[in-house]
Amino acid sequence: MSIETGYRIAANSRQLRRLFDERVRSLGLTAPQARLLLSLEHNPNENQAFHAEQLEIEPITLTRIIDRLEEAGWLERQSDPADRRARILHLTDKSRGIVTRLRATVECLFEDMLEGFDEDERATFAALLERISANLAAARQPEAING
Amino acid sequence: MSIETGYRIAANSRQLRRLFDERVRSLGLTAPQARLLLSLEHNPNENQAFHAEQLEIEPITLTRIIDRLEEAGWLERQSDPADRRARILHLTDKSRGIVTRLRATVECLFEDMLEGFDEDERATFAALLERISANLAAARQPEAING
DNA sequence: TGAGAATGATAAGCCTGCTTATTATAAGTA
DNA sequence: TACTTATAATAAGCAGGCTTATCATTCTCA
Repeated sequence: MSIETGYRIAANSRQLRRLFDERVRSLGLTAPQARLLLSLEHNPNENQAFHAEQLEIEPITLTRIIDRLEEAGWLERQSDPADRRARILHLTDKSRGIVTRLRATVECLFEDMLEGFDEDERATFAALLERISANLAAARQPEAING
Repeated sequence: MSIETGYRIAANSRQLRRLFDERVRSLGLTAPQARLLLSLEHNPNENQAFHAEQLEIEPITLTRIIDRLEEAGWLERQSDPADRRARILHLTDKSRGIVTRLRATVECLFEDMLEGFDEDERATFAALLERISANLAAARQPEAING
């Protein structure tokens, strides 16, 4: 049972990623770019390290996403007066309009994904995911617990 | 509710991908390489197009994964006598040993993921995933249905 | 205070994913 | 049979994911 379920969750992940890619592309963005802009709206005045953590990607990966977005005028890097190593990320006038549409796109996507699920089913599913998340976290570097 | 659930499933996907990456790396393989070798074991005597479909990646993406695996001696391309365009993929003696360990790794991974789930919960989860999969498929190019 | 550790950002280099385009071959059809 | 369409594999080029390494700055604490 777990094998089939494992393959199914992996296949679902690919489906979701593809659909997200398709939809945000119509806004002229890639999926990671869209994720970053949403993080910027939700977490203003934070530095790159914060957003990398938020998006669960490595800082160097974020650096290059930012390079392209800044180049295209979607965001700005500003020096942090309190820490000369850090750069604070800001949305621009150009991007503020898109972010609203982006948020709507994501909400619609997740709504489509869960179409036909009543509140009980959503709660059940969320609870199962929560347990899986805990299992996956425990499975990574289990020796660190006793370290 | 659907927003939180959407973010949670996306986060779970990243967790699962990372853990899979980590574990197959200890066998000297990348995740897509491992997926291909498992597909080869399960589907012998099939051409590249078949495996690309199986893995849900584009043929050109598969081409380069194969290039590296063939270079390293993990698999072989053989001309299909029935279709001179096609190449049939085969495991090698070198890879047959690894594939067994690979299968065990994947089974262990999925077992860890679902630790503490009884059969009812696994079935419930699988059924919910199935419905989500159908929703995601329906959400892609919905106009094709009436086309 | 001053040495060492930790942190923020980036560079180089690899692998995977995509789109678009090309070539060779096969299959369908007038 | 000849023309057209479809299919199998690959190439070019870009974006994003990673590891490892580097540099500057900040923090810790003896």
